[in-house]
Amino acid sequence: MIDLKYIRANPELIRKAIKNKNEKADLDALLKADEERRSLQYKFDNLKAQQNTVSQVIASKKRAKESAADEIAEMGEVAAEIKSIQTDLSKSNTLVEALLLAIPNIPQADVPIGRDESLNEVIRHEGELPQHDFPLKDHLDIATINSLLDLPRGAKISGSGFPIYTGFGAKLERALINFMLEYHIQKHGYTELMVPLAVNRKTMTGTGQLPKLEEDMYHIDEDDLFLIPTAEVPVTNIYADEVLQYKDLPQKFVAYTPCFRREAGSYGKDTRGLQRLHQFNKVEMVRFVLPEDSEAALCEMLQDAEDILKAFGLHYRVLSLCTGDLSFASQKTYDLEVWAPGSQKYLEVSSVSNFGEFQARRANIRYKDAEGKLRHLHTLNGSGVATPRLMIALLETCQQADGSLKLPDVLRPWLELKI
RNA sequence: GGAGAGGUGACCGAGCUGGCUGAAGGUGUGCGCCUGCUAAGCGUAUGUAGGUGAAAGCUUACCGAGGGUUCGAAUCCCUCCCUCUCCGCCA
Repeated sequence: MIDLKYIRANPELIRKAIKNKNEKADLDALLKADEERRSLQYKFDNLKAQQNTVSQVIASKKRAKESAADEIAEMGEVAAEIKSIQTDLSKSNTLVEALLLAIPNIPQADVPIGRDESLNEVIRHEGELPQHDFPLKDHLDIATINSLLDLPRGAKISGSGFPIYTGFGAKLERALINFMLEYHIQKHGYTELMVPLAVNRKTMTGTGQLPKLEEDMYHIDEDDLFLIPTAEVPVTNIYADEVLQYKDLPQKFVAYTPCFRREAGSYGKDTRGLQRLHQFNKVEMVRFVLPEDSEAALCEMLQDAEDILKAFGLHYRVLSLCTGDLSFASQKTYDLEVWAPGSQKYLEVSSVSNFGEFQARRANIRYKDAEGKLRHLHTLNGSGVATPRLMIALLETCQQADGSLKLPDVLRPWLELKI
């Protein structure tokens, strides 16, 4: 969340950010509620101060075995007034909190302004465009020829969007996950975490999925738990309500998890094969850094994600998301889109974002700086990368005329493990 | 799921027959002093958040969370959460 003092001091800046991000947070309501809250707080403080003072008097009289009946009678009225103001105050606090949680992060100055993804800025292309001298199949045809997937049965047991990987398909999926994990661990210095896949409401609020995206998530009513839409949520929240030492920063974590998304509102869009799923696998990187280091960390993490695509020899492009396509919590995001030659389109496989102190404020993650002052650290995360579209690009890029596959050599050790 | 025990400041740990406790004592840490080394000793300081103020300061809240009783609650009552031990059930 944004510092309320900052919002008070820079309302127009916030208003612009909300507009550029196509959010519908009610800034005016927030400012008004904040003012009301402060005025109630002022009244409350004064009455409390009076009560505290007189309580001292009552206490000392009682100790001296004197009567304090007058004071107690007088305080009866004050107590009633305090109680009533306290009710209003706590309502007011709840309201301010709710409105504040709906204010999105402010895009960084170098983020292109635009209303939707069509205005994202293509920064560069990387990797060779694959050359094939035969008609290309798309990933679903290739998967069928090689018996890699069983989507109908996945749909039968769960619903569409819940894939079954079969035989070599399952092994390949597992190989991709393990390769990426080890790559980030060994070459990029991340520490691996295995984390809960169901998290509570507070955790979902900490990273910014709640309150906005409740409809997009699977919810377990019985325990009020949500299935994670990304490992970002549990990993970033590991330090919620904690204070780290500045010497302990930066910290870099990588986690593989399945991700669950209801994809409400996107039915019928890009649904063929593995393009859009309710459950998919992803290797996610998360960093906790000093505020002054977050911009450099963002570039580094982008490289970390790109290294995976390069290792597979895939063609891809790097986008800087425009304000309208930026997520609620992000202040700057790069997307990686990999080329799927059979489908003839670029597919998003990674999103690398700097959240500044936005998430750290929500989740209350702080660090003690060299002077011993408490400050909010900065958080970042990036997919490194999501498997389904990576699989699409690999299958379509590595296909041969007969539909068989010639996969990158780097995957060999992972596919030929012997026991 | 059942029965007990417990959740206090960076940490350990008192208080829990309501008022003098933002919280003893200890450890740790900062600063100063003392001591010809290491160690020890002495003094002093050391929470977070909100409001107000140029600042010093003043003030409010916070002893797991939320309610309640009371003029007044870390202390009494209720609900919930979490941890530990034992039992049950089950990967």
